[in-house]
Amino acid sequence: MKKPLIIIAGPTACGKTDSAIALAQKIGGEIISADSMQVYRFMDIGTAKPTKEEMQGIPHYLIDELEPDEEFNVMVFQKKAKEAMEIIWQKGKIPVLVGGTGFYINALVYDNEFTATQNDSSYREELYQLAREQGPEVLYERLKEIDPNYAKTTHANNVKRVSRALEYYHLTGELFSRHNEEQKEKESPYNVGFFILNWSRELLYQRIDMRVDQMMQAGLLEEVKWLLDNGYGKELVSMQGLGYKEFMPYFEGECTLEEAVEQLKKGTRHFAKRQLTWFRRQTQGYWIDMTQKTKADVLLEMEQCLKKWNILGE
RNA sequence: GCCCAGAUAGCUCAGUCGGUAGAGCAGAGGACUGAAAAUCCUCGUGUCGCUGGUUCGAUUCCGGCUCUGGGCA
Repeated sequence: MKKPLIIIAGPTACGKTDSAIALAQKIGGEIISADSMQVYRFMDIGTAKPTKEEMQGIPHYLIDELEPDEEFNVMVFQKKAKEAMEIIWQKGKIPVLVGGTGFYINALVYDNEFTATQNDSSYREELYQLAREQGPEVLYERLKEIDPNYAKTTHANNVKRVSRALEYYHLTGELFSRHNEEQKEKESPYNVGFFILNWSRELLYQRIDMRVDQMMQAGLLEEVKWLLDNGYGKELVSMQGLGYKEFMPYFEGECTLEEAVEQLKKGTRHFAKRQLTWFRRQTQGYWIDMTQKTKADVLLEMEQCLKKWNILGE
């Protein structure tokens, strides 16, 4: 019998956090965050991290686990999330994975394998250097010779993806395209109940704009400044998150505060759009349109689905 | 009241030496399997302000009108 795993995904600002906590309370769940930014301490307002009060006593995993200058990636996420799932099952509870990072969610749900080799960034740096000096086509040409199939599906300008494919071959001697194909065929080892929350596009964008304004009122600017003052610079991956990177030009005197806030709203809208593309194409979840529903409606709908799918057990 | 400059895609503007037009941004769609809140790709028909005139043909030239800036009184 596969063990249960509930997922609540959706674009940013769609109400995942609230819904997940309510559901966890109702069915005896504990929450694992699938969010690439909420793992970082001190980054609270900009990541829309739930507060202690909002958590309602429900244990949350993968929140506040790392310093802003520590490395976080799919592999780290996957390892920590799997550990958290074990703990939750042992307590007789159900893990509720909630977040907007689709890539991470898939990695956990399908238990994808990532090469266990050492992360040797020197080769990657070498490739980047090459791309900078001679243009991205140089890397792409190299990829076409090594792994033409992967080259076909990736654009030459996407230096990150092209480099990763070359790095994969460099480290393992195997083709990245073949590895990806294998991973795509995997079935989930868990009994998965996958929800995707959404709103009409117009309303979603309104919610995003509103939330950014609320973040500003809650002191987002001070939070960013505090991070910078404490040595967390803009080169960190964490500081390239939405709500942080947009204020760098402001602090460097290159734009006004209003412009920075506008950039943040715009960037967040673009992000939500990308998330939706991912969920539409890369997952098969049960979509819940929140536009005309109350929180209670949504909770009830999720419960009914879980019963129907036989995920809650007896 | 007079003079000047504008009026072109949701916004900012370019352009057509007369043959019905194109960029950036916004918006939409897509990719992604060790950076993913990252990285990357694709998509532009709109009474060219209104109205007469010249012309085979006007958004483009000419006249009038309306509106918006700026200036002079």
